[in-house]
Amino acid sequence: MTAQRRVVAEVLDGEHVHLTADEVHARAAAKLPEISRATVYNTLGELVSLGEVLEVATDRRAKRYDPNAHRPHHHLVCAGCGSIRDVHPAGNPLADLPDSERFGFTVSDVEVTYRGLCPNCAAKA
Amino acid sequence: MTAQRRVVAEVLDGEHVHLTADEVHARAAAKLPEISRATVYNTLGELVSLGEVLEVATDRRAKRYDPNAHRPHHHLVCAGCGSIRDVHPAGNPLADLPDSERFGFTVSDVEVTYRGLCPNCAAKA
DNA sequence: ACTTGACTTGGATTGAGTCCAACGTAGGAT
DNA sequence: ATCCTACGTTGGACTCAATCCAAGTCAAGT
Ligand SMILES: [Mn+2]
Ligand SMILES: [Mn+2]
Ligand SMILES: [Zn+2]
Ligand SMILES: [Zn+2]
Repeated sequence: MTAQRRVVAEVLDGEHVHLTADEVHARAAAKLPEISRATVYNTLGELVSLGEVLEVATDRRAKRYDPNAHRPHHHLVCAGCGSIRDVHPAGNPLADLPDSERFGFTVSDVEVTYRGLCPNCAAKA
Repeated sequence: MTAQRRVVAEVLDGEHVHLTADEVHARAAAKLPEISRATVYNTLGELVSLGEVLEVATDRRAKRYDPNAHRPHHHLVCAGCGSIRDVHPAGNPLADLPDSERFGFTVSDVEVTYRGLCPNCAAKA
């Protein structure tokens, strides 16, 4: 556990945010100015493979890192500004996929992404 | 309607494939060797905004272009090799998102991505 | 003190996609 | 028939996120 890893973990701690690697780097650098982008990427990658943080890739923009790995949830994404909210829809989409639609795959996970415009972007449009 | 647009449309015609822009370019260039990547991107972009073709972005790799825009469907993606199958799950995930989970967003679309291993990759693992 | 190994760094590199100025060409105007 | 114009195409430069890598730093163990 180095100082660099600690500040990255601190940045992601607590609130349900969905930060890009650059945003994590900016916030980490506020506490530890000499931290490099490479280290932020390395540390985020480790947290992801430990299952502590989820990667959310909603489009061709930067991936977002989600510390809310404990409770399963899905995402509502604004097509305008890219902002993300956690959502907990009813229903179980895994159960909605019949065997006849699985083609012999071992289906382990399902990801549901709602898209639309946030109030802010809807007002501008 | 130019020769370039026609070959791009032909490449996407018919089968339920999910080709990357580069794959479309390669197949188009087999029929019209001087076609440029820029024109393939331009034409794909036009087909997408006409609603004739869907963009599918399952990860940080290249977007895939899906000519099966007529019947709504979702995707089953192999985590091993990246191959994609069309699936038609039961249920309506849009209806599963209550107003209290919409945060004032104008929700227009939902995308469901099942992940797992195809029979081939499961055998290897 | 010396060695070892793990971690960090900044810069180079990659990959997908976009941008843009120059070019070619088909159709219409004169 | 010639000229003009608008549109489509081209290739290369460029962007942006992410990864790679060789060199540097540091702490622990001997
Ligand atoms: Mn989340
Ligand atoms: Mn499809
Ligand atoms: Zn927005
Ligand atoms: Zn596979």
